Amino acid sequence: MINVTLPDGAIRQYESGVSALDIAKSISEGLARKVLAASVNGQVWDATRAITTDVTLKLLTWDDNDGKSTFWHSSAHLMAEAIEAKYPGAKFWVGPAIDKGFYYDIDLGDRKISEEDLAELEKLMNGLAKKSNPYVRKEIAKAEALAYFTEKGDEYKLDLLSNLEDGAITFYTQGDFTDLCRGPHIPNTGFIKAIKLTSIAGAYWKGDEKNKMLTRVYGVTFPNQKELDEYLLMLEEAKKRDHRKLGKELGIYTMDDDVGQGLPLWMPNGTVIIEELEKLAKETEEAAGYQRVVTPHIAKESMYLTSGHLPYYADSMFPPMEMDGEKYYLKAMNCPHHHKIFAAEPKSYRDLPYRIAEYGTCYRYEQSGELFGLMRVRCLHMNDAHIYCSKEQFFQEFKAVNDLYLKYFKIFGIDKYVMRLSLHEPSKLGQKYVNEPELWKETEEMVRKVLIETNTPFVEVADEAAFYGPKIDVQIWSAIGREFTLATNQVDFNSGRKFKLAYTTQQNDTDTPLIIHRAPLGTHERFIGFLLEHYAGKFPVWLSPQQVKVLPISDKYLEYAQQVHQTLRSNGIRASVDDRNEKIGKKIREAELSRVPYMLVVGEKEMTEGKLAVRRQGKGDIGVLPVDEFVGLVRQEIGNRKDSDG
RNA sequence: GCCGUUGUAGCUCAGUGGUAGAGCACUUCCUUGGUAAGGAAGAGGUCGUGAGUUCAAUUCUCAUCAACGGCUCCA
Repeated sequence: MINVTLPDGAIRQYESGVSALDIAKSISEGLARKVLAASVNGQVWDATRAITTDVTLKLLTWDDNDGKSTFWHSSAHLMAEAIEAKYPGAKFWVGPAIDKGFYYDIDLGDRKISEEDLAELEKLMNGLAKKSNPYVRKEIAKAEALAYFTEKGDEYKLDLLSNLEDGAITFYTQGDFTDLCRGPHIPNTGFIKAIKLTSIAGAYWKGDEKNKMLTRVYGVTFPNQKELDEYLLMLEEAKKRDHRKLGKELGIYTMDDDVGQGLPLWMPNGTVIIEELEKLAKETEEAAGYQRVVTPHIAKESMYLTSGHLPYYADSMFPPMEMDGEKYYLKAMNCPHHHKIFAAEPKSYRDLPYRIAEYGTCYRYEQSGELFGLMRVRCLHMNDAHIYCSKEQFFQEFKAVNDLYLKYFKIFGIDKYVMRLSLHEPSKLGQKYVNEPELWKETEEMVRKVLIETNTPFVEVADEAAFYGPKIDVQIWSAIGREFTLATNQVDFNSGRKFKLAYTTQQNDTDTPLIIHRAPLGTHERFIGFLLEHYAGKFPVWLSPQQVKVLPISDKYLEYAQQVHQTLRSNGIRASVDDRNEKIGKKIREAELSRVPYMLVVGEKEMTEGKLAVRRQGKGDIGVLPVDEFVGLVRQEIGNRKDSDG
């Protein structure tokens, strides 16, 4: 007999060789029908695998993340079975579960899968699923596994096998499909009730662009149709929040073939938002001791050789233009220009920290395939600043920047994000990273200390630092699930020396300042793209391009409407009058759709009483107010940068 | 940059080897209407661009540009 400890602490005794599924059955049949896998001593196992020692056991269902990913991984095998049936001789690379669903990378030879084929594959999969074929695990000797895939001529699985130890190799078979796989899997295919193959894409073998491109098929499955329907509905809803759609509908920005890829044109409504954000940044930075600077858009090659950008990042810069025998580059970042400002006048320790900020446009030659609405562009306004400080001041300064992020996030109600401490990869010193192992260690430790001492939750990621030092990136997600870095806070121990930046210490020595690169609002482009999705186009009043719309019931009240409009404008409120010859219902509908926060309906009653019938976007009629009172209310809401109507 | 899909009116989309259609938006007129679409008429496109096949191309083929879904990349 063995002892099985369950999550509630209860210890039950079973015969050795019992499976998690048997245990579930002993608890309840209903539970047994839901069990997808089991966590055995913290490891995810097949629910059907024999347990022969004392263990701690947790039964995993659809409600557990590990249960879901097992389900999706098994779904990938089911899809592979269907693909092998339809495309005999297809070779399979890997088919993992992902965040939402699964994919499988396949070499189809000369054949192609088209969108129409997906429906047919879904049908095949549904048929195979109904058979409720068990996923059978088999431990297999390496020699035998090698023989199996050599026979099959599958170089991909042979490649996987070459990295595996004998004794740690398992095959899984369901129906006619056998795959090299460490598992685990769900008990049988019958659990998979709803299937949607979502897309086809190319994917480099092993993620290396020098390798052959395989066909990747993405899909998602569910234990019932209802959840699939809900998922599809959610995708539809997400699409409505897509900043590219909203940006067009709300007149925020546009793109034009004649201007070029990744070069957004900011329309009047978008420009209002830019200016409000800059106002916020200026106020905040002024209060935090920053000074503003302005620098040119181009600079000579020599400066980028000094900065090290050319050897490390030439690929991301627009090619140079030649003038009088000199090469000039469009700036991809502001830092070198700012370093020159630091260097322009001698500095002493009394001048530090020296903080300079600029909202300048930068130009980056992003790969064409990577451009994405406002989120990834080739012309960007960075909310950039550089702080030059001593090592002693670093902690305080870096922390102040961190606090600045949090202050902004609060203003915008941003709560879903991840802070990533991005570290260097020692094996790439001298290639991707400046070759200063000691300084890397030291500065990484300094940054980590700030995060730990301020109790900021963060994750560490290797091999994602800037070439000149470690950084903190703030990660966010777009409405359709793509991941982006919103804000960034970087340490630079390299540029100070490269540019021979120096200050006189209190002891009358010379020292090199540490530099902090920071962009808490990231870029206008990405930040506004993010805000569009975050607010679903319903900006808080202070950011709204159009804050108030006056809607006269008919022409008879047009004059009064215009008076109100004047009053609003003279109070600094962005307002307009809908003076079209339309019914009030239509004016309201269109104002609602354009996301104007306040609508003022004015007719006979309002005109005689000098009042306004106020309507709030998304909320409807909120009552009648005297003009002055309404103006006061809106001015206050704008002044406070109130996040929403709350 | 790579793989795949798409490209028709300002927007959303239908359609065809014989030089194009809907709804919304737009313009004009009627209507002066109290909280999410009042009515009528009109105007608007050489079907992304270039070449080829054909008596004839928006439709078929190729190239090219762009967008989209991924991969790679991302200071």
